[in-house]
Amino acid sequence: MPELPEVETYRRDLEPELHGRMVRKTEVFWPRTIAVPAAEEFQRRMTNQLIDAVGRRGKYLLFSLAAHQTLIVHLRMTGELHFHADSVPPDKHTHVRFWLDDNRTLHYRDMRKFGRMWLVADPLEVLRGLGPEPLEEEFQPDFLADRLRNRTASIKSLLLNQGIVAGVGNIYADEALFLSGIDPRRPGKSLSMAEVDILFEKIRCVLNLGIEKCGSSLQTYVRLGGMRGTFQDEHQVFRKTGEPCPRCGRSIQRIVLAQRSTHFCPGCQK
DNA sequence: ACCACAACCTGGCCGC
DNA sequence: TGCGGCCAGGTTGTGG
Repeated sequence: MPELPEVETYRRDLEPELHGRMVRKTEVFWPRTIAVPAAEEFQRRMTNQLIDAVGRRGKYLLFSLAAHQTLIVHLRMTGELHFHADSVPPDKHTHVRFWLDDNRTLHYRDMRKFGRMWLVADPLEVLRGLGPEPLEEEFQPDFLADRLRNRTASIKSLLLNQGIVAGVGNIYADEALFLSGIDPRRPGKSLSMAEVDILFEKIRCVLNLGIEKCGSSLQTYVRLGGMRGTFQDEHQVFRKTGEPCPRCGRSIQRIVLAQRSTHFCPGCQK
């Protein structure tokens, strides 16, 4: 579930809590959560580790540790992080528990168990292949146009491709395409430069607004401590099937593209 | 290189 | 109540 704005919200909430904290001990209850290294070695190496900073790249959270190690966490569909007192036991969906040096624990919960963690010396080992950060200077309209050139896949599926631009997921792809007035089924290569310029602008616009609203809390996403984001209140088309388009009044349609629900207005999006 | 699709998991909801 | 089917915000691996 969490896309760039949801992960950035976690980063902002976690950073002041974890900056300078020590991880005393780590327990893994569902070994497949740990992608690298093996769960046993992960537990061993995640002992007495000082956290320097909490960063983000695309939908990945990066915990910079002293001693040139980085703990990378991807929440995938249903991952959550929550602080608890030491005395609170892990529930059935808690797969990793970090014991901190302030009588608190950080629990990683994940109902669907898709989320993964890596402990690596070089983050590029995991992050290589990601496209540019959409809110940074490195992301430019010309770059986007270049990546869409010659692509026959739908623009919707290309926006979900993390190698083209990092951090856009199903919600923000649908919203950006609606605001751009572009039909999600269009082949990437069919977009004019003027349309790419608009799409570039709208991607940044919806992501910034999503961050401002602390993400979209529909069924499962909650922030640290169980707080909800509010960007779902700003959605124009996402999961609005059958409702009137806020711009032209025609009924919002739901189709499937790249195996994902796609919502759009057949009147406004050409 | 690119594209489509199954697989990974659990739970909620809907119709019968 | 129970069962089958569908749905869910993401990524990977496989085959064409």
